[in-house]
Amino acid sequence: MQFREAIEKAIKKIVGEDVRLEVPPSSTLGDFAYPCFTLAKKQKIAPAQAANDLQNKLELDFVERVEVKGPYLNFFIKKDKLIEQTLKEIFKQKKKYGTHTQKKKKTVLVEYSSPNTNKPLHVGHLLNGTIGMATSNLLTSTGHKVIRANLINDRGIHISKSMLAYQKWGKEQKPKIKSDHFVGEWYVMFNKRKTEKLEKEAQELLLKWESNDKVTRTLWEKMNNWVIDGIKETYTEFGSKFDVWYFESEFYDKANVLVKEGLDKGIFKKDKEGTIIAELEEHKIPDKVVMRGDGTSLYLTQDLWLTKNKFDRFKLDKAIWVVGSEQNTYLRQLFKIMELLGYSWAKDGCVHLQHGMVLIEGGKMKSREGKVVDGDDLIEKMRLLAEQETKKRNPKLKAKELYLRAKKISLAAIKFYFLRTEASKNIMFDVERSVAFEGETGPYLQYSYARAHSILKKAAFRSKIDYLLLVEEEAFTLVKKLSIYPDIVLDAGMNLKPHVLANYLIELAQSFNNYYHKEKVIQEDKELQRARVQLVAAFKQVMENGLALLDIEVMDEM
RNA sequence: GGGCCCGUAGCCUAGUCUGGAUAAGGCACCAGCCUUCUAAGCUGGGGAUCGUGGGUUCAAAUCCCUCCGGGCCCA
Repeated sequence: MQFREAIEKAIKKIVGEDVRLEVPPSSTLGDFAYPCFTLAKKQKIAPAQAANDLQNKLELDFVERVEVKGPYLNFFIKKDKLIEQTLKEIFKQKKKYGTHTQKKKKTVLVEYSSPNTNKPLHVGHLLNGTIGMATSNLLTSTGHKVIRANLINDRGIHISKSMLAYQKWGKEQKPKIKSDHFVGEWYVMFNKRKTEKLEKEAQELLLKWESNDKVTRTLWEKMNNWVIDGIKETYTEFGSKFDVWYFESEFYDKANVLVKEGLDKGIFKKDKEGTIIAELEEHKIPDKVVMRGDGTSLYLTQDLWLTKNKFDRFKLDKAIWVVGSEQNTYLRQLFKIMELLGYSWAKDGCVHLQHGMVLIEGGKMKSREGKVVDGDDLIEKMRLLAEQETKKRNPKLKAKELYLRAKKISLAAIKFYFLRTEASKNIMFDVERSVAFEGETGPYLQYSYARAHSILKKAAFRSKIDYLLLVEEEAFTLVKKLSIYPDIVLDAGMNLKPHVLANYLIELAQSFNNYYHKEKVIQEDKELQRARVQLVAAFKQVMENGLALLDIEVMDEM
């Protein structure tokens, strides 16, 4: 915000070094504060004295007054100036308010979701996807060119297991339920009935797949498509979008190039069994097997190739992996190997955006045992709950509208629940209890927006208003919140912290609701009404923009 | 054994990067507010050894070290 910078600049001119203003704990203490402890120490006088001296030297035309409160210098901005500047900025840019442009755009690839094709998506994927989408949106609005990528793990032993189960007991039946769930059931069945013999057979099936056995490939293709179709349906429901799709099966055998490169450069060592290992212990990272003795590759082998491919193909400045914290060691190994191989982008260009795990009662989810919170189930359950709530409030709503509203509300509830806390924390998840519609939730934000809309519906917007009419404490608090939105977006985007924006939106909505209850917008005094309408319109715009960044939709009525 | 993450009221969290004034919200609980722009809301109230102990500092939830508890990963 300009005022803050202007004050900081003015102080810098006097004291001769960079200073940081802070916001006082209470608005009665001013809009900005400068603690004078450091300055006092430098000048060898008491802090209060330093504050006094500084006060006399400062002159700023947009500042109403500067007060000395003990060691603090408190600044009160001329209210009408701040209100005018903030509202004008918002309406000038509307949907772009808060977005930042960089002269030289950086290209960033964000990889998220990354499912296996042997089962449907679970809550963990939804958490991951929500963070991926919000982060991508934030990066775009902080002036980056963003590529959203999804890596489909469509080959490997887990796939062979569901294939084998289906082959043995499926009798070629077609899916009677959503097709990804259908395949998932065979995977669970395999694990229920598994024996050493079956494990071995699955292993053999994988080898057959690798040697391009026609029957195996046909079955694989069929079952893979079932899962991918089902997963794509879930993406559409949930709102996850991607620009690029990578399929492991399409490049898994190209990975050897980098293994050879590593051996040639002496980064990898071959042991007496022929296993190829990347030695990383001197970097305080565990050694990593890069290729097995029998020449088969590992997940990492392919990831090495893919990482290089991503940087080459898109000329990336940065690649971000949105992946749970349990992969921390793995990704550190991947990044370090790329760095040792000599790729200049590896050191600063590879980022693991780690998030915590979704835990359920009894600990970790186990997809092998079918002990998971299923993604589709969760979406559906929440939609039904939202429908109940909406119906309570609007008994006469038509079925179609009810469905649409409930869907937006439930998705907002889920996504916001995931985004409001710092990504790195584990989430204890319970479908019935975790996601709510009241308090600090997505629906609360949507509701505030709808309230603003319903006011604006009844009153015309005029661009010329008297800013001095918005004098109330509550109005000014709301304006101040609105004014820092661009700073919040920048902070959240640059630091990959969607929760910063999520928490800000809660505070913004609280300020608005507070104002809403205190002051009546629609009223006799039309001049006053016009001024208040503009404030409400500004709030509505910022709330809509902010929620869009979190991939949450708004609605005019709820 | 080593690495990473987390610890703030009965419960869920923000604040920690970048130290600063009475530690900020929500859920639950208690008391109020719908003939006035949507009560999915608002106001007030009670409830905190900021995991522990030490250090740095005029000043520590925040920085440094120790230990404890929880989670994950590697071996």
